[in-house]
Amino acid sequence: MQTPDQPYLDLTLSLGHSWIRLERILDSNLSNVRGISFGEYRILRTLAVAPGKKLSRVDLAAAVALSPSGVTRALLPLEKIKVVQTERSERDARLALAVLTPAGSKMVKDSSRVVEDVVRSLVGGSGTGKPTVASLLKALA
Amino acid sequence: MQTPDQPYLDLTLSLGHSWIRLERILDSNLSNVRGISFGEYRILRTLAVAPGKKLSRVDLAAAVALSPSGVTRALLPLEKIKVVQTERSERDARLALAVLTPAGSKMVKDSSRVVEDVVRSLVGGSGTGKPTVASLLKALA
DNA sequence: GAGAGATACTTGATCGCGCAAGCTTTATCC
DNA sequence: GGATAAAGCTTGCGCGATCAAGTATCTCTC
Repeated sequence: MQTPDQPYLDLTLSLGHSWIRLERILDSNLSNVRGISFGEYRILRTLAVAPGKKLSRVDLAAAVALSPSGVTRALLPLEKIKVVQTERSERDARLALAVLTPAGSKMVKDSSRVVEDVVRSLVGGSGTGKPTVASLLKALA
Repeated sequence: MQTPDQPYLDLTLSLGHSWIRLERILDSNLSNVRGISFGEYRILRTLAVAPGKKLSRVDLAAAVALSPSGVTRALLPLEKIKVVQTERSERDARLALAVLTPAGSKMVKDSSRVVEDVVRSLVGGSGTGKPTVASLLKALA
């Protein structure tokens, strides 16, 4: 009776707690080492794996689970740092394509190493097992 | 060579993506049905399971992975809705205890049901298996 | 028991982000 | 082909959350 038996609730709460902590850790590491936030990294990484390394605002928004206006604003500082560049489409004048620059590609490559290293060290340097969500969450509990 | 073999990176990105989506879903459901955000629910729920249903600002902040100032500001609207109440400690005049009111306890109980139901339906109503993080994440992929 | 440092909290400035509204361009339908 | 709807993007407004700084209280040391 004292435990209300709501398994999905418990799962959700611990998942959220773990994620919030992980995001903070990644954010501070990334911004110290590379000068971008984790959210910005997610955007750049999404562009990096897109065909032609370019994506429209709405497609980018959907891919990173952000609103279109959020993407518009997030791209501004990234353009200022020259890792992203906006290019208008000739087929459709409404589209504003965000294109990853060569500097942006390098940024993604370097930042990916940072994220990988941080998370691996969090889980525990030892190769105790294959990387799974469960092991990651356990390390963050 | 095309896949750089960064297992923790992939894990982290998909985890983040899933969580962001889940949080949005819970947020809108909770605010429609109960009038509070998921972040506010997390605060109330933390108080609900605390001894005496009361916690200091800093303890609360640590428990929900928020900054102390974030907690201070988050409590204002909750006090206005009378689900939380601030009580000064007699032992230590610095402490401002956040106390869950009876109305707050009911709020937690009702909101917990909402979260449980939403997540369960996301995973798939059928009792296909026991609730695990993996199944939850798969449903959100 | 007095002063230095730690701790709890709040406030000010700022940022990121969502929603709603508005503008431009494209698609659809008669 | 012209009107109406839809899609893409940006901007105004507001909220939530952070950090830094400030105040009040407590603790520890001598």
